[in-house]
Amino acid sequence: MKWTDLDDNWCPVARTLSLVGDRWTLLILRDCFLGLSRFDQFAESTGATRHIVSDRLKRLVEAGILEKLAYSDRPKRYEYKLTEKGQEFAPALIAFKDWGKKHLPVRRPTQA
Amino acid sequence: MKWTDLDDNWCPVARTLSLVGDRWTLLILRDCFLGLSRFDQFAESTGATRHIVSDRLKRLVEAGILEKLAYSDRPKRYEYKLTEKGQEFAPALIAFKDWGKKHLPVRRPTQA
DNA sequence: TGCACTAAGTTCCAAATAAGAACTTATATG
DNA sequence: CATATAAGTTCTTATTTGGAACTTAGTGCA
Repeated sequence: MKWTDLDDNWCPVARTLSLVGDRWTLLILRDCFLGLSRFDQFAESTGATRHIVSDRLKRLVEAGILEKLAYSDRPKRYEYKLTEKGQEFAPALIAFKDWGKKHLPVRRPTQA
Repeated sequence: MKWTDLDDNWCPVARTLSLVGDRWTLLILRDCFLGLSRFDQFAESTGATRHIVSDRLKRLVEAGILEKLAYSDRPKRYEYKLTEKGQEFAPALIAFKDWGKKHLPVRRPTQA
């Protein structure tokens, strides 16, 4: 079974996962909450390939979680912002953060 | 970059995702909270292939989120139960559930 | 005895997805 | 003109997944 087939599952958790149940998608959302909004920022911050960033942003916009806004007309440049629907995803990310802080302490510090 | 490389990321959300940031893993956890505990139950309930169920259960046990317990000795039969660490993941699933209920209503009822 | 059945996996191959790097497009800047 | 920037796209190769069949160890009839 493919994961997008979960979109009309009886379970609201499954339906949510069919949209955002993938690590890169959730990392991009985290970045949005941290104030990032541009393609290159997402690519660098998450470590996902540009291909993936492109695909995930497209899905998130289609789902109404992010909106794509032009911040420059010449040259055309876009940024991505959380919609209200997206903002309301905060509790889930906070729950992930709390769980990670408590149960997954960093062993090796990231190379500064 | 591979997602398991996120395990020592500075961000606790990323570290959490390196472990459970995948749709089937989260669906299996949902099932555990719903009281399911056996291999075949997970496979049927989530719709994931047995291959995936096997892999994800292994990871979850290694991570200390589930524990594998024998419920029968002859023949050897096992079940999977949430550890305390796993139990504490509840808030994240509840956040997913709430968001899904609010923002992703079911269109077509699942064939009863 | 032997045949079917169950639970918990494993194995196999084809198909889908992801990684990584290079390329494109439109414009601005020196 | 040459270089730089932002936001993607394209390409090839590698990894992961899907789906079905097979395995293992034991139980329960008939």
